[in-house]
Amino acid sequence: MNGTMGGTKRQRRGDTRQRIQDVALELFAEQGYEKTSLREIAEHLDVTKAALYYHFKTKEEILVSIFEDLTRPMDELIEWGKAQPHNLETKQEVLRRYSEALTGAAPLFRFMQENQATMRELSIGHQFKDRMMQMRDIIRDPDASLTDQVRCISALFTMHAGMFVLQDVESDPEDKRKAVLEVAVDLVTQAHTGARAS
Amino acid sequence: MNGTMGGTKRQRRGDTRQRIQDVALELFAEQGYEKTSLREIAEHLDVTKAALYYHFKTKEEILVSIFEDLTRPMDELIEWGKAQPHNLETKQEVLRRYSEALTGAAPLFRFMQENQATMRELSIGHQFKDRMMQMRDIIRDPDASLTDQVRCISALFTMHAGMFVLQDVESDPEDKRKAVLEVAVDLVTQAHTGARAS
Amino acid sequence: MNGTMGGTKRQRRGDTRQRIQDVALELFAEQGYEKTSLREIAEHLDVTKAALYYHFKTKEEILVSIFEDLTRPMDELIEWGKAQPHNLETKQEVLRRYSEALTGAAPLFRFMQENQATMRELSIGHQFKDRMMQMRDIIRDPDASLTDQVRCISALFTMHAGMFVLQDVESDPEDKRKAVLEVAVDLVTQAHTGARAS
Amino acid sequence: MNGTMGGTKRQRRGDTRQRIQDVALELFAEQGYEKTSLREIAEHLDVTKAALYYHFKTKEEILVSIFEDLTRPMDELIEWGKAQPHNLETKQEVLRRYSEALTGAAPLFRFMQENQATMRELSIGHQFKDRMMQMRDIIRDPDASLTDQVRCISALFTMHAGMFVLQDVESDPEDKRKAVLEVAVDLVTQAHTGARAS
DNA sequence: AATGAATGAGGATTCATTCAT
DNA sequence: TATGAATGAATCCTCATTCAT
Repeated sequence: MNGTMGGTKRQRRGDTRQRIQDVALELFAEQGYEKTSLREIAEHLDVTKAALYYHFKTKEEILVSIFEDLTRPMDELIEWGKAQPHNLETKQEVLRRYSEALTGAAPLFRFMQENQATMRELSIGHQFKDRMMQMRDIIRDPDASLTDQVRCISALFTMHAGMFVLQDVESDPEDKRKAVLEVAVDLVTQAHTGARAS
Repeated sequence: MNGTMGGTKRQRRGDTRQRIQDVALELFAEQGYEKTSLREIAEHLDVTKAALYYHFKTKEEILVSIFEDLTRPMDELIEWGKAQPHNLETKQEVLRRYSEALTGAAPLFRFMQENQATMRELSIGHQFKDRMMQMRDIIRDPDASLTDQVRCISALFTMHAGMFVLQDVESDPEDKRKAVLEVAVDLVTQAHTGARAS
Repeated sequence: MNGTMGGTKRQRRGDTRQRIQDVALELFAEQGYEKTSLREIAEHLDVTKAALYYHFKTKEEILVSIFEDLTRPMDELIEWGKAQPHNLETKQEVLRRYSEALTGAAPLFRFMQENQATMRELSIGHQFKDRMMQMRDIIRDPDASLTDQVRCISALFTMHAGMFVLQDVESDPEDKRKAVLEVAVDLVTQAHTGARAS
Repeated sequence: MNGTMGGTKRQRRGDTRQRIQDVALELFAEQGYEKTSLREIAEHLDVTKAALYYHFKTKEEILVSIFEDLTRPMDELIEWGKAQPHNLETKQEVLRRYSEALTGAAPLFRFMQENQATMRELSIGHQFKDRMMQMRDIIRDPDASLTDQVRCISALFTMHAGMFVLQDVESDPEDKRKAVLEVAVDLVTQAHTGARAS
């Protein structure tokens, strides 16, 4: 019943590892990590479950590998942000760059957004939380008013959530991204010039 | 594991249903819906799994019942909001009331925030999405600029996320709530007086 | 939700036991003994499972009680048949009476016909098999040819199966019964006058 | 219970699927479908329940696969019978061939005979009923008297039941088979030359 | 005459994982 | 570079039965 595979295979070669990551991320984002079984992933790829274990040691490792590949731009951004002076321009530029980084890794961020409970229990959960904290510390001023700190954090959240929440508003995706970015920049700007706000 | 039950039983009666809901929500919020097994819930309550099935037909029904009990205030708020004129004062008042409603159902909202992927596949997922859409339509103006619409949606998200994200910022919870509310009200106010912003 | 029972109850009295038997037989015949749960029976009667246990000690006892009530005519027939001379007339008369007895207990026989595997494991299985053997010994002649013995047994089986197998043949039930009886009587008659048949 | 596996393992290879079918049919026929658990089947084979699921998607699929494998001769017989002229010789020959087909699949037919209630609720129930109807339509004449139609159906039933009912009559199985066949052929012959019977 | 609450045993099914080939 | 076959542990859920009230 298998063994002949009448022709629909072919054209792949050493790209299986990559294909596993692609399909896995797609399914993880769509259904959640726990609800997505290795059987399902394997079936989508037309290979056996055991084949997945040739490429990855565990289910979690699949997710970790995706995470590592896709969050590198974010790491570099943080690195860069820390090296800059902590002024408003830097913060604005960080948000701008972050907006682009998010666009490139949208499905992964959608996954993380929607599977926070799962993330918390996985090793990458901590990694990610750390990164978020570092981002926050670049953006916010720990001596500012509570309100202004909320503004900064809200800016980050707005960007994360922004991509998915405007789903049913019909507009050009690029326009949406810009609108989201504008609101985030505004929030940070207000926080910076703030104080008198309260 | 049984046989000893160190004395803390007794004195309950018709409260089992309620106790199931309490423990379930706690665990669902902590570990996620899928990762929380009925065995675990039962053990926390010192009853058998089968006892859960006396009170609820399925695992999902436990969640649904919690949801129905805890989101009633939100329903009433939406009802009220729709009946008011669509002006800035109304919107601000809705946010104020919403902030209080959220405080009362914090664990449930934390659960929903962190288990969106799961929610999407559950019957209440749709219910909740509907409610959020209605909230959004009370808050935003569909003819406003994209940016201002983002502001409104961001206001809602800020309130949802706000309570959990300030976790490691040491402050009085009530102060945090007020800070979050203030930022949300600001966003909506800017969106309302906005236009020139774009 | 219960406790008020808005009026659809009433008009029963001490007949619950009987009603349990009726509903149980109906469901047993329709779905089989194993697939019919006490919950289902209770729901059909609008009582609790526990109520069934007031009237019967076990699930099996419900079936046994039905069986005992409905097979009394058959017992009496066997008693009578044994006391008669073992000639053709007796056999024919036994079949005639048996046909009527079957009509009165049709659902039970349908149940037994379709749940033989279950019956075998239940206490009444043996009882029933005994009775069938006695019937067989009234009808057949142990010294007759194998073929003639098959004729007699076939006569009995024809009567058992007859009622249900003609389901999709459209005819008056009483006509069917007579046709079935006629074939059975023929078979026994042939067996009796037989020998030369082979 | 594991750990020793007294030596009788090994030497199997691709035959597990077949062995599952064999054991399953044996147990289904002996105890009924519902009363036979997958645990039981697995234990008889000295494998885990999960192993069964490698070979079959569900419990029902095990039964279906047995059914499909064992009823093929019957299908072919129906095919053949339909293509022949509808005369007495054909009918007799069909019965003769049917008798042999039944012998080859005796345990399955015993199972079906004794688990009709279960069969009705399973997908194969319909399939089988269809086949029986086709057999009936080859054997009987729809314009004959009701009595003669009963004779034909009785012929089929006699063959089905025949094998199991003569259990306690001590004789060579092949002799029994012939006796049963003879009675069935007789019934059909009478039905054919019948008319004057009514 | 019946209920509400619970239990213990067991059901089918799914999962991540392993390993010899 | 993969597969075929299997496992062990866990899942949700259902059942017959019990008992205090």
